[in-house]
Amino acid sequence: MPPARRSRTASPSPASGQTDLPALHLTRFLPYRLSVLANTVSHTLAKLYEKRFGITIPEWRIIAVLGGGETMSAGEIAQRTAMDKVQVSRAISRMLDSALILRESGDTDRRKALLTLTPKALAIYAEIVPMALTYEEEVTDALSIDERAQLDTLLSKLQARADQLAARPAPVSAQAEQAGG
Amino acid sequence: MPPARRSRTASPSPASGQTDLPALHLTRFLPYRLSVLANTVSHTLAKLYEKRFGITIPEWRIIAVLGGGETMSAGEIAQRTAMDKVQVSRAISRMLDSALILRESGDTDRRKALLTLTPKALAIYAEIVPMALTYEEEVTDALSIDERAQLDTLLSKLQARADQLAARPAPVSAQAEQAGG
DNA sequence: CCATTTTAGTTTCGTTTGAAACTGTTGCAA
DNA sequence: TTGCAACAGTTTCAAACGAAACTAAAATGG
Repeated sequence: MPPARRSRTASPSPASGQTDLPALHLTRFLPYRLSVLANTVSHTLAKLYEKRFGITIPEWRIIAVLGGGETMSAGEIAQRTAMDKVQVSRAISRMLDSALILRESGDTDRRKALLTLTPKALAIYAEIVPMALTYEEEVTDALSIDERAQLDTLLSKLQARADQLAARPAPVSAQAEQAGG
Repeated sequence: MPPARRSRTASPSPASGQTDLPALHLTRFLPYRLSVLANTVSHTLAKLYEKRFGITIPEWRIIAVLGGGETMSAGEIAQRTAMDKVQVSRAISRMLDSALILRESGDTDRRKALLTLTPKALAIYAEIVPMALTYEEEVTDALSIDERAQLDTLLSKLQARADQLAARPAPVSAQAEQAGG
């Protein structure tokens, strides 16, 4: 039997008499750390947006991509915001109710609705963008200039890899893995 | 009027005749990037856990912290997993149903329930930890050794700062900010 | 052309979530 | 003691979510 791969934190075998497994400390586990950090950040921002403008994160994202005054379809918004079409559809419906968005049916293709921000939403955009950037700067103030560049690189590489792995169809079972070498 | 702070991507003023605002490109906005990355990773893992063991991420986290065979209260689990007590309570209730956890009322303090994994859950732990670590390695394989160390540092610093900012009580209004300088 | 498939977006249904209210228990203080 | 605040955990309720089914319009192709 090949020696078990033993990633970091070689904690001695636990109190109970189990075989020694590779230990997993949640606080050092990348998916956990990413999740907690992203949650902390998103939650803080969400409260800010909600308190000041009464909008949610999905709504903010839509405002962000339409903020230049551009017009686009729901599908295009979904792509640009990395939200799925259901989420976008619902956010748009809320925004129609609160008069943040204008929808007109496309002329050439009547399936696609052309979406534009109303002046009210553009006003929110003008106010929210500095707020968002300020928050971002406050967070990244924890880093040196070099570190910010590193962060950019790392996030890009990780996202690319994560996308790759997510696209992988059958997440090879442990058995198959073992058998296959 | 003082020159507007112009963070990166000096996109020329938009087609419409608006005053030039600092532009915000979602794909370069840290909170957005973190959120998308964490989602991609979590979602991939969640599918893995669900498919193979029928457990959710909250359940996995509880298994992770109790996996050494330790016993602790729900509150302690909440702290260690960064979940709130409601989430923990619900996960535990599911795990009781599926016989993954054992609950006995504390002797000295009958409010605190002592929670321990059942052998069934320990078996899952033994199988899931290598899977989780493998996935983590597959993701971090996108990085050099140096970069992995950087990532560790960056995540720690960002989390610390994000926690600080989240704790800040009144998120200074734009007006106040402006007035104050 | 008409029938079929694909695309855009919405709706539905069951589940999950988060905040706040609630239950039961302990600690503290008059 | 008893009365009250703090604590541990659960429940409730309304909003949010994801997957799958659905509607409508456009593209395909016999």
